[in-house]
Amino acid sequence: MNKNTAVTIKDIANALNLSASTVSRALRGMPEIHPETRQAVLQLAEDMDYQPNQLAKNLVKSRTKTIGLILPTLSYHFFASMLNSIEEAAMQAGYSVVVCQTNESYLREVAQIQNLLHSQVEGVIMSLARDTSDFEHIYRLQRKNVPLVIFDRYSTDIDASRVIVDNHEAAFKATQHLIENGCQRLGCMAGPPHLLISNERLRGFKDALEHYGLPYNERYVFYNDFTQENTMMQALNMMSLPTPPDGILTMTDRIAFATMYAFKQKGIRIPEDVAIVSFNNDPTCIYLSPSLTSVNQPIQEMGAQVVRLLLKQLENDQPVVAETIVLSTQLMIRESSMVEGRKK
Amino acid sequence: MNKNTAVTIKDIANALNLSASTVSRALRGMPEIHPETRQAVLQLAEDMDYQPNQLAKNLVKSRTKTIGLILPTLSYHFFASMLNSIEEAAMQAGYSVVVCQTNESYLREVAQIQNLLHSQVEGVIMSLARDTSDFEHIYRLQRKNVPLVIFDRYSTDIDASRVIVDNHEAAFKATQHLIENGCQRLGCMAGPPHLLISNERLRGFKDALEHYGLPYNERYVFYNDFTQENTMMQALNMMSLPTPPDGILTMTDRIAFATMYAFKQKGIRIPEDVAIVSFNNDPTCIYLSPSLTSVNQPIQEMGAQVVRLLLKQLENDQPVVAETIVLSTQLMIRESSMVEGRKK
DNA sequence: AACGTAACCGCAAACGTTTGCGGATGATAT
DNA sequence: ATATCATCCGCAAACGTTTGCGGTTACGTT
Repeated sequence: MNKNTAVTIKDIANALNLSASTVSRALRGMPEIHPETRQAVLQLAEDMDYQPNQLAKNLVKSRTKTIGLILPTLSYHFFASMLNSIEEAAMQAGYSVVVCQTNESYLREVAQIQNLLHSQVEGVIMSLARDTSDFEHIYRLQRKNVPLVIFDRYSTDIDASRVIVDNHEAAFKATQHLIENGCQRLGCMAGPPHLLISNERLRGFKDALEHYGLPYNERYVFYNDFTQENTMMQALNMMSLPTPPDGILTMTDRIAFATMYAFKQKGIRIPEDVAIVSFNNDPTCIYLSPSLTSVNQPIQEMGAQVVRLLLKQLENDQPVVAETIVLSTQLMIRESSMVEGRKK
Repeated sequence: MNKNTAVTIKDIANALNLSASTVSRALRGMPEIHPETRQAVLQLAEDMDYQPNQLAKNLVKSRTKTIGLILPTLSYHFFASMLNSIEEAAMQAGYSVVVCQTNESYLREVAQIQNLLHSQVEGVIMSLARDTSDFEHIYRLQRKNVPLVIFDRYSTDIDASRVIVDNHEAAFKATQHLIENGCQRLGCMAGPPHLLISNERLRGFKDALEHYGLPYNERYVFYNDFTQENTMMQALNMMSLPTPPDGILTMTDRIAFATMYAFKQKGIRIPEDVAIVSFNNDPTCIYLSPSLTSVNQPIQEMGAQVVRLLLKQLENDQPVVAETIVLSTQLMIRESSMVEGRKK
């Protein structure tokens, strides 16, 4: 029931006694059109409020000018914000983006990819779901030659362009910060064990311990599934160990929030009893009591790079080799890790 | 550089010595095709991994099966979550959604609408930007007969389907809750003065005061622009009044977060010195200290209704009259409003 | 044997653009 | 006057579908 009578190129052509092709060329400002007639065409197009039919245009050029974005969820600030910056960058390049959420489910991820293919996106940008450890659906995508770039949650099993953050370094520095503030027994609330990004951070954690001659103990690392209940339980379990940690690195602010919540209920004080540093720098970090120190990722920059890499693939005819951009992070130090009088 | 050699309906037709039309009909399971040949077509389509070209399909049916969603921002949990539920409902109906953010700017709102029209969405769902008080761009949308539904931030100047929440009632109850917990001097942190939804809530606030015989004083209501700095300043100004309020209703969790933050820095205790109740029930409400009581909106339900209303317009040929759905809310009572021993 | 009627399928137009090629026109050079 | 050449524009095909209409079969009826 949309505009039953939209004005087309032919309408303009008829009104001016021109051919459709001339009008088309005039509208696009091609050189082989007399300035006068071009002017007439543009004028009339304006008057008739001509809107080019994208559908037709798309068909002949077989381009849709849309890209697909697959995210684990939008209720994490990080991803919502990435959508923000990606959408901004895409718009500037004349693309629109359709978003899908996997809700961390592998099945939904393959379904969403299917949907995107079906709606003929020119390329896809994604961050892996918590539950995906098989990549056949992604290989299929690549076999169809649709340009792909992955950010944040990536996998080395996927040969695609990616923009990530130096997770090892970030975790190393975060852990270093805890140690230099006097923490001796460090614990880690990690993500699911098959999530590469979590393992990278864990490795940074481990290396920092080693570097400072502190013991690394598997019992002090918990792998959770990003749910609140699960993390609260694990957090309490961690503090019930014979010698509970006095500092914890959490993989994500959401995890930190939940553990802080659990600790508060049990009367465990932060940072006095245990310091916390986390990842993502959610804007609400500053609103908590204590405020949460967290590593900040350059979201704007990441979004810009992501679409840059995608565009590079989209607008080059020859296949372009996968490229990985590693950005650096910044530790935002706040109350949750400021341990007075505990420096060693 | 996408699949340079995608398999088309004609390929199947040639391979089977059929005509394109037959293949087309077979694929769509139309009755006038012999089961045998249909089977053959389906089989071959499967084997050749035939993917219908949406572009062509769209062109002839002049439908894009996509809807546009215009949001003020995605960094508010409420909107991110609405996107979530809208996208879910749309997907189930076979539509994909392209999102745009206005970043609260009127100019961006008109630009985004332009973009959406340009990319041929079949309908649009939106929530008004903070800064829009002129609706010409929306009227233009309607003149083009593109189905529209507005949620949350609406305006009575726009004759479109909408799904909203009973803001008056919600604010009334929230204020009632403050009063019944012993607050006597109530303040309100409102939104921009031209935002209808904020005024509705303000009216509920006022009516509750009146109902309980408490004085309403303009000096106790501040209209802010949703920015952190602005609200922090206003919040402190409010507490600097000769007789500062002992209870505050804030229009949104973000405003509450910022005022709580400001109060914390100034040593103003919540809820002892001043109680707070807010809107939106952001998931981080429970993580704050004190946890924040807030009115919850049925986001899932809102999303479902929004797309239901849009679909109704999309799939009916006759224009359908605007409809407004009013859902009810739920006050989630938490620490920020639990004033012990102050009951009157 | 002739006819009517389903059942099945193909032709061609249509959707609104873009684009290669060639045609007409007029000016310029010979 | 003719040949040459730009300049400007139209023809028609193409993109991959869908769909109204008409054509061919094959079968059962009389």
